[in-house]
Amino acid sequence: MYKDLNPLLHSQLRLAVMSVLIGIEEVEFTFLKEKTGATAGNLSLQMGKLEEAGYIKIIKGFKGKYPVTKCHITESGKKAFCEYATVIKSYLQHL
Amino acid sequence: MYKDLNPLLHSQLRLAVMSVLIGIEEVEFTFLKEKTGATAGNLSLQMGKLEEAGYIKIIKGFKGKYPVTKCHITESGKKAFCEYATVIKSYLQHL
DNA sequence: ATAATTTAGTTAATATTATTAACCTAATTA
DNA sequence: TAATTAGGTTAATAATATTAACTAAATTAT
Repeated sequence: MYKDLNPLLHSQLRLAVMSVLIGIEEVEFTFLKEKTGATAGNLSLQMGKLEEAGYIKIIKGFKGKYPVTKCHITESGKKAFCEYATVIKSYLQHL
Repeated sequence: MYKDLNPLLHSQLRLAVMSVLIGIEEVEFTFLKEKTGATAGNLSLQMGKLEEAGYIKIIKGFKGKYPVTKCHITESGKKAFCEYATVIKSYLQHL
């Protein structure tokens, strides 16, 4: 009846990260931090989990002399996010 | 930007319970157990939390000689569920 | 020059939440 | 009367999320 909600995406912060990334080509860590309102520590951990799952790709580089972390969503991430959306909508169908 | 998701509702099982209850006047514990696929223990705990929040009302009675637990959603529960639905949809808007 | 502050994170420890496993009471069936 | 079923509850455990402390290098102030 009720399909399982992908537990990796059923987390406010990870879902917010995916939500930002699905609408944009590539973003910096600090941009995500601002958009989601998360602390750097929590964001770092949750992004690590999304990368481990293959949902996002994290690329470390430099902006001038400072290190910057950029990231983007993967095809597999897009698919998972769409599936999650479909499933959670089924929980809301009686509205 | 991203509003918080009510943590009481952002739980697969509690959301499923609310989803069932919003579409029906009153149900028995065992019906909910079957619909959600939850174990009795977990369901009992999560329903307790929903009741504590005032989102559902639990009524204990008897069906013949056996105890039965029935429950229904409250107005406050309907409101919270609708708000949750609105907020989570905002996370999915870029699809 | 060097001390304090800022940028950009990571990681260990802690707090919170969810789930299971064991348990309880009473009724029913073998 | 012994085992099983109905209908749960609760203590213990497992899983998750969040914070707080820390690292390293660059920049600004004294």
